[in-house]
Amino acid sequence: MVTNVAPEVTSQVTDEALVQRRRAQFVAAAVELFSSQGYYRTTIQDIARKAGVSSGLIYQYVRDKEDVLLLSLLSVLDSYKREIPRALAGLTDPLERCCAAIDAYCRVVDQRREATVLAYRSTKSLSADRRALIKTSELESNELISACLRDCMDKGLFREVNADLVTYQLVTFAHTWALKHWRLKELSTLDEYIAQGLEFFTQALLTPKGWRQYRKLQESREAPSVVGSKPEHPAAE
Amino acid sequence: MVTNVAPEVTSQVTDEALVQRRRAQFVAAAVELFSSQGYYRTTIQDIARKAGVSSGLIYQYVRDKEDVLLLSLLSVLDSYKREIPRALAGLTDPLERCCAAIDAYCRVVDQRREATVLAYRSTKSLSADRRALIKTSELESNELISACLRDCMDKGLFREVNADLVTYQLVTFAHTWALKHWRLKELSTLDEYIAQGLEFFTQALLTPKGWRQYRKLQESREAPSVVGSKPEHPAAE
Amino acid sequence: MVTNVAPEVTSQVTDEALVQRRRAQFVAAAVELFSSQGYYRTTIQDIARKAGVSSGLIYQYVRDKEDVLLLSLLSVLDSYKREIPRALAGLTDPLERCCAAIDAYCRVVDQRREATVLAYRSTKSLSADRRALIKTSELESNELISACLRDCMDKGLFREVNADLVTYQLVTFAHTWALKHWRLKELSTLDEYIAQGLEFFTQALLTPKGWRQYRKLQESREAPSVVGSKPEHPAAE
Amino acid sequence: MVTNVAPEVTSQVTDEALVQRRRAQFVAAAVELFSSQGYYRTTIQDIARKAGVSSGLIYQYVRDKEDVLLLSLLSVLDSYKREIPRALAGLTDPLERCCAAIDAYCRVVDQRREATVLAYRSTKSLSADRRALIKTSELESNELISACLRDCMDKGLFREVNADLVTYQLVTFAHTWALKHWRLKELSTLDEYIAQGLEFFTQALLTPKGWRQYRKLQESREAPSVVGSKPEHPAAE
DNA sequence: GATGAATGAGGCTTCATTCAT
DNA sequence: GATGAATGAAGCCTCATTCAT
Repeated sequence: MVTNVAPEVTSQVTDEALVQRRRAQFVAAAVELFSSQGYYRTTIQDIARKAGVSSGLIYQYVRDKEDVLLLSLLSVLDSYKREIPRALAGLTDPLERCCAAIDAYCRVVDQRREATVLAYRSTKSLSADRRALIKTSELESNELISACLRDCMDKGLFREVNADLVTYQLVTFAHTWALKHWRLKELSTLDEYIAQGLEFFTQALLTPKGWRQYRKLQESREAPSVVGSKPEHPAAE
Repeated sequence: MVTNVAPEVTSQVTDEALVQRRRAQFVAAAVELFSSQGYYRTTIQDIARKAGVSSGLIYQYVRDKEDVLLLSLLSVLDSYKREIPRALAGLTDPLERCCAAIDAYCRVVDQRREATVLAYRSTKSLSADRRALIKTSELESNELISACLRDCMDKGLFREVNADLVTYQLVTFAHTWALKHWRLKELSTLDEYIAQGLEFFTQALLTPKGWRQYRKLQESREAPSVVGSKPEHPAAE
Repeated sequence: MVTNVAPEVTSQVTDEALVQRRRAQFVAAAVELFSSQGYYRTTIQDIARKAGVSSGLIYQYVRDKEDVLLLSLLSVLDSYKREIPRALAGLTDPLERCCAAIDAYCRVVDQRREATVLAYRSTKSLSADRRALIKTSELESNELISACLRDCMDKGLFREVNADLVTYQLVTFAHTWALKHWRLKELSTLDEYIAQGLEFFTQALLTPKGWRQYRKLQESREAPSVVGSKPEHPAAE
Repeated sequence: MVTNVAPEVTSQVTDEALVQRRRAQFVAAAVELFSSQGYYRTTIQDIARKAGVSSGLIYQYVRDKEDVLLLSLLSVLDSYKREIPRALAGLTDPLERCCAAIDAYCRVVDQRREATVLAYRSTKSLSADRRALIKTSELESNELISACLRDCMDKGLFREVNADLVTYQLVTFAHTWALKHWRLKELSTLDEYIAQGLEFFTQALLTPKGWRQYRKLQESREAPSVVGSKPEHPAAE
């Protein structure tokens, strides 16, 4: 789990590789603790203990506790930015890419459920300038989604909608799996949640041309996990 | 602004009316401060000062600081539960009620944007038993939405979908206006946001029968603000 | 021991009389500890313990540890400003007043020897703005001395010299009793030190007219403690 | 700038020349930092950085941080002991030597103003045994002054006074230029300060015989900078 | 000899909570 | 019922010192 280099967070230690390693170590411990206990209930000592180092050492690599939070949040956002492209690798069909992106987003969120909640809880605990870094990173990963959307619109598969707004709807859909997991897990499995969501979004966005393409995709796959199961109501006729 | 009585929060003061008044006073101050500075950065002294009372007094009405948070969060959720029925009052058409509910939800969230964010930030700061109260309250206000959804499905206006899951999508859509306001406000106005959302959801949910009813509603109103503007792509054929 | 009110040091507590009392209490403990162990080696806990209060209480009356130092130093300078006028009360003869002022200064320094050293050690530990308060206070007490000097010059008893420079020589002479006490106490008693100093300064400053007046003063007193013993070398002529 | 060898401060390094060089290097950095920020605010890391070495290296040449302070203070006192004899070199007239010593002292102090203040601030931060070394060194440099004084007394140029006490007055006079420089620099230049002081001290100490010698000295020099300008009131008679 | 990463004790400061008035 | 001064536990952060390389 590589922590992204935040050039804004300066370290006393010069060895760049060591900085990377140590920060990843601290962030791993911090994300876990912040996620389960919250930022304010987690002490630097807790993090140090869990990371197996002394508390003083952390301060060789960050300026203050808030820096640890910043790095932690960036690492979460980073995992989004890393996983989505991975899921799209090799896929060329716009519609398939779009569905795969959403599917991937939901699955990363599921894997880092607690961390996703952390981002919602704690971003406002950052100072304005650090929060700005988070916002930038968020916009970057949103861009991965909205690019897929735009591609589908350009190809006439999706209606012309405000891609940025819809992106937020998609992103929020993924996040909600984490944010409301306490309830959603009683209502469906992750696969069902994704399937239901994809169906919902396609229903809302596909053009007639899009629908044709969509049905073709469904047929051509035996393991329709990415695109989701066949919609219960195959068409709005 | 009346704070809901949380019977679980006990007070040393016996005069019930006074308890109500005092708590409302504290909670008003607390919500404002928690919203702007966060729960942990806000001190009991801050709240007392803003409420114009002594810090000791607060402890006559709550057990501890977390109780103040609980009351604050409940008061936010309460405003949802109060506003939605108000918006539905007098409306009988299922589709109209559904749209009105969503519209109302978005508008309460807009009015209490910071407080909505607070709920996401701070619910996990509560102990499990207190958090349960929040969850119950959340489910209750969700029920207001899902009832509308079910009604539309029962009447054949909406496809048969998992109402609870879709409810979360609708609720989250409203919350997102607050959670991502820093970005959304650059992309659209509140009215546009609602209109776009309603269009999106109707697109995803309406049956052919529902579409006919929907168009009728649109025509019958000069100020179609609640139901939103006509969809750009009037039909999914 | 009344602490001077430093309006720059603000307190959380509103009761002015209480603020006075508490600060005096803390400052008394602090001066003693700072004097013996130094500012940095003294902890707030030390001061609280010696003052018989909790450490938190101190922070209701000062902003930070440096504030305690500021109040402590001001209290020392204040004792100078209080004692010199007291020693001059009732005296009218310019020469007598001048000698009495020096004598008094030396005796306050002797009584608060450690505190005087503290002022030299720790003034630079203050931030620039707080140090400015100390400088102002120092100039005020210097003024008490230089006024006496000027009076003597105006009356033709002292040569025309730069009163401010000579004042520093006098003031430093007094302070030196504290600063170099480790050595001076082996060389002379306080009385001898004062006598020797007065002789030295008069020798350096008296005009012939001043000399006549000086001798008259000597004769007219049986207990020549203030003006010091007769100079060993009664005249330079 | 050679640091005096303090045999009490032991080093892990055996090469004596290297020890000398390294210590001088550390002390140069330390004096500067201690002077500007104070002893406690200066870290070993600061010193190492300024000296261009690693922090660990310092501990090969001193036992602890206090040792660095000791060496620093000794180096300051040393510069006094080095400069005064240099100023006296070649001078034989007792009065001239005395004035030259004072003049030199004031000028060293002026050159190392911050360091002089440091000595006053930080000597008490040393442990008793280390402080004793400082006191010894101080007495040694005082001896350079008092020897001049005694010589003048022996030759009948100065009145018979307690040479040690007067020495402290002279030494303090020089130090005051540093200690109160914030104010004195507004009142006079260094040259004026010295001139005024010399005039003051001669006025206080010269015998009639001394006066004759003093005037002769004044006349015999075109650049009377050392002895100072002619006194305004050339005689007390 | 030199480096600098690592340790961990210690101090300032905050703040929830209590309680005498 | 209300006040607000007082308590003291707890946490962030610093920095002298060590030690493996």
